[in-house]
Amino acid sequence: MNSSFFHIYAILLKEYGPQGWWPIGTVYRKRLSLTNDEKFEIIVGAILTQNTAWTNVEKALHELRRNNCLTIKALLETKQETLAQYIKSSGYNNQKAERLKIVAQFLFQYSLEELQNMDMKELRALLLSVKGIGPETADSIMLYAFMKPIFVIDAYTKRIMSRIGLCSKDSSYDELQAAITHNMEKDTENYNEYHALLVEHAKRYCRTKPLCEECVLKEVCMKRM
DNA sequence: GCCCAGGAGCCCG
DNA sequence: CGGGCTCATGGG
Repeated sequence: MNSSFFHIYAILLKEYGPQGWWPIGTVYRKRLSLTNDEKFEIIVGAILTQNTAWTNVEKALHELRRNNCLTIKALLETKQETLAQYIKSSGYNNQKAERLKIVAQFLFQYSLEELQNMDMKELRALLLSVKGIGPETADSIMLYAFMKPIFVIDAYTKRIMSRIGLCSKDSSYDELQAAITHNMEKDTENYNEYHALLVEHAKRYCRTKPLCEECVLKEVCMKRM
């Protein structure tokens, strides 16, 4: 039975099609990198979406833009309490307002160009040193903003992979990431798509209460009933 | 009303 | 090093 990570990817891609995530689905064909504005917005989005549905994040991003707060300068100059009001819809708004201020300072210190040109290990370590940026947020920023070939692990990824039997329930973030990465070609566009497909699959079928009967992965899943 | 969202920091053994 | 707690709003 071929239940490698790439095989799972192929099944999901065939079933759901390209997800066109974050953002600008065709960027890979049109351009080599994003604009600074796009990168910055992705970084803000990565903070706001921590443990939060994206629909709630969109409202918060919209409010930030409406109040001209979607720039590094504006985040630095606007009071934290004010930002907290703007991003209220994304939840944890006080925490996230503080994190936006910290990230803005970080982006003031290190320019987007400087970060873009770092090698992956250096960039990841630097991002992780920022309070409020953990492993998933760091990897999301690297993958979606800086287009580095790094695989983002999230709760969905771990749920699906552990149910299938490709990792154990208590495997760490880095372990699962290494396992997937070592079994797939390092390719930014594929990593981007794969992560989006896992999210889609988890929402539709591999939920907390899984819908195993109709799941397209049931043939390769250990947890099939 | 309950459950869950594209987590991370902190504290504690 | 790993488990438990906290942070908070909106949609199903």
